[in-house]
Amino acid sequence: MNLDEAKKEFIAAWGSFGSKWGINRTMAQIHALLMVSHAPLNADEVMEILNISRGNTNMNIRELINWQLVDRVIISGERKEFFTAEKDIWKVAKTIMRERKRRELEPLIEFLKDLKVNEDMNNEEVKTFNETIKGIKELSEQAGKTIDTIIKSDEHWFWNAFLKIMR
Amino acid sequence: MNLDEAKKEFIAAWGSFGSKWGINRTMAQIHALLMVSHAPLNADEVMEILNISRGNTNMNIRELINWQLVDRVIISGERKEFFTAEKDIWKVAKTIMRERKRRELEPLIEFLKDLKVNEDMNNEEVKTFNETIKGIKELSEQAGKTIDTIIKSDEHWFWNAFLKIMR
DNA sequence: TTTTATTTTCAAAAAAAATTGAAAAATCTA
DNA sequence: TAGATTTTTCAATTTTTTTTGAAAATAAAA
Repeated sequence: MNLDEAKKEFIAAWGSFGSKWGINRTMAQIHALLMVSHAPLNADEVMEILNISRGNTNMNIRELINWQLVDRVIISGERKEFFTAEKDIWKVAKTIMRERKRRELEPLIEFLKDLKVNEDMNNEEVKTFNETIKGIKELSEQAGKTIDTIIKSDEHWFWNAFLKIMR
Repeated sequence: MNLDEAKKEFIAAWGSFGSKWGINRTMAQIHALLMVSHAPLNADEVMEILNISRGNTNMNIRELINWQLVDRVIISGERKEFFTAEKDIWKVAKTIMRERKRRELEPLIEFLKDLKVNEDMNNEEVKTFNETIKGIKELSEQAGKTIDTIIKSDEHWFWNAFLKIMR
């Protein structure tokens, strides 16, 4: 397989994988393209390579910047803005975990904190409900803490320690 | 807050949370409804409570059964089929991890195994590309192993061990 | 300042995903 | 077996999400 074919396949696969996890296919594809691009690309190049419109390109790149998965790069002498993505997949994974935690897990936990039935506390059904919600809240909190720990950790240290307890 | 209000809010929140993770909102809502239902429900009850059509109900319940998140229950004397969902959220989480691994992570790993540039192996760009892909493959494999370990583990044992290494 | 290049916005269009509902198939009962 | 009930299927419709592209805004150059 040559480089261009491989890049193309990877971009398609990353787009498809991302969309199964609630990430807009085009956004995932732009991310993939920048991950496998040697040099920073500008919006025109992204448009051209992925065959998408200027508006679409602009919106999705901005969203990737919000997610801290893509950075703007200033290239001296160039008028246009250029973009790059982190290539170290471990850093990428940590960023995604951090952002999903902040955007989705934390709001869920806040919501669950306020979700309690105070009437009929002796009723069996009410008890079960409150326990189910509590369980979800606690698991979510635990997941959040785990993510924090992973984010702080060094890759090799983390996996080595993890494997050690798992033996 | 009373039980019915709380259930309603939980169902809506679970639906919204699920849809951010690529799970059909209705499927997540049916799952939520069954998680907080004291007794098993039949399709008519689910339709009625969530205000959805028979076809939609049927398809999404079947999908939840595929995901092993919902079980068919036979109630003697009843002609209709009834459905329940596991209420232990830890078991639910493990099931979701196992299924997503099988459906999404494993196919990705298989794909990445075949994705290698064999031409121009000395070219710097080719080297970087192969390394990026290798990194993603290895991280995915590691994630898969971690999921396997979590699935096999007992909840408390797992978190205790985890916390220990994280001190 | 005016002109030119570039980026951003967003209403409208297109595409994708979810939902309906009625007919067909399957299952149960007598 | 025939009739009644329940479940499943799927073409058509609706809803949601994504994408487009041209106009507006912004930024740089002349």
